[in-house]
Amino acid sequence: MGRHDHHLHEGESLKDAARKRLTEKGEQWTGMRAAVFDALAGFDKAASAYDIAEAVSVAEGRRVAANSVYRILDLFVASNLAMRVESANAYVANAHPGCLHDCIFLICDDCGQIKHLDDDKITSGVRDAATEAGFEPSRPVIEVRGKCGECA
Amino acid sequence: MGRHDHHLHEGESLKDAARKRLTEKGEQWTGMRAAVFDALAGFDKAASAYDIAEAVSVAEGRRVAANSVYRILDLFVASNLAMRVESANAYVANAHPGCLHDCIFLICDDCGQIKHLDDDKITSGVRDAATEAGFEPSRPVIEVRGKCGECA
DNA sequence: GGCCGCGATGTGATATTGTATCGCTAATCG
DNA sequence: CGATTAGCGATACAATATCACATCGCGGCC
Repeated sequence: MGRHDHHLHEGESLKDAARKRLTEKGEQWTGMRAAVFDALAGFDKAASAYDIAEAVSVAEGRRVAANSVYRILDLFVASNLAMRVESANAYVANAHPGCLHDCIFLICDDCGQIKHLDDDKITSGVRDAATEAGFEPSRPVIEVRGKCGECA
Repeated sequence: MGRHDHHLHEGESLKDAARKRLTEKGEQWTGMRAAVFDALAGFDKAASAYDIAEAVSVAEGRRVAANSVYRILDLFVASNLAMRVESANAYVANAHPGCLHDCIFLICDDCGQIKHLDDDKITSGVRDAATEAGFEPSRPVIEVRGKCGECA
């Protein structure tokens, strides 16, 4: 079952891990980036760039423009600190920025919660099927819409 | 390999199948719907609602609003005449409207072509994984970004 | 025929999501 | 210290999606 050591970070520890990862990549950990990361990690569901801009605006007491948030989110996604949920045009923080997976999202259409699954057996199956079809996969998008346990 | 009888429709035959399917569902096959279907089927890649609105506008010699196109696309998706490619905010015609699958899209980031794969083994694997995680799947979204054979 | 109900479509507005460009500031480095 | 560069604010704009409401056409019905 693809079980391997994910120590799930949370709160400050997650933030530290994020900062560490970004600086290791030679990128800066600025106040703005920290604020965006905080906002993103603070949501219990996937957040749109505009949701985040709004949250950061409140937290900072000044107006933050969406485009700055987009820049930072792009950087986060490229650095594996966050992931984009394609079918929701939204973003979630990555709870274990250290390890690299194709990931699977379960998205509750009722409450909006996102559950993140790692199952390398499935994801490699998808990649293999694509390859067999003469395709060269770069990024599988696997998302399941439905109802979570609480809402079912 | 999940091989079962897909007779691939194309051109007029596909349009007939679409009309048939819609009318069987108790929906009307109107001029507007036919025009949208033609436009959609005429694209060799996924088309956005606005692409289709533009194509229909040209074909009909009058301005067609995106909003009408969306309505019809929604109906098509609900009736399995078309499918939405989430990671591209776009739509493709379904070449075999008769049969119902979770489907897998391979999307070339270079040329934009979409290849449609059916692999019930994979899709049921995804559904099962979701179910095991206490989730009640309704619609899996499986799309692979990458390069197609020609562009690789 | 005239009227009504209803589904399909038109119209216009608006909301949401995403990108491009420019200039300023602050950190960095020789 | 001066030159370069990354980060960011500001503004505009483009693309995608939805909403409210008016209208049209068509069938059934009086």
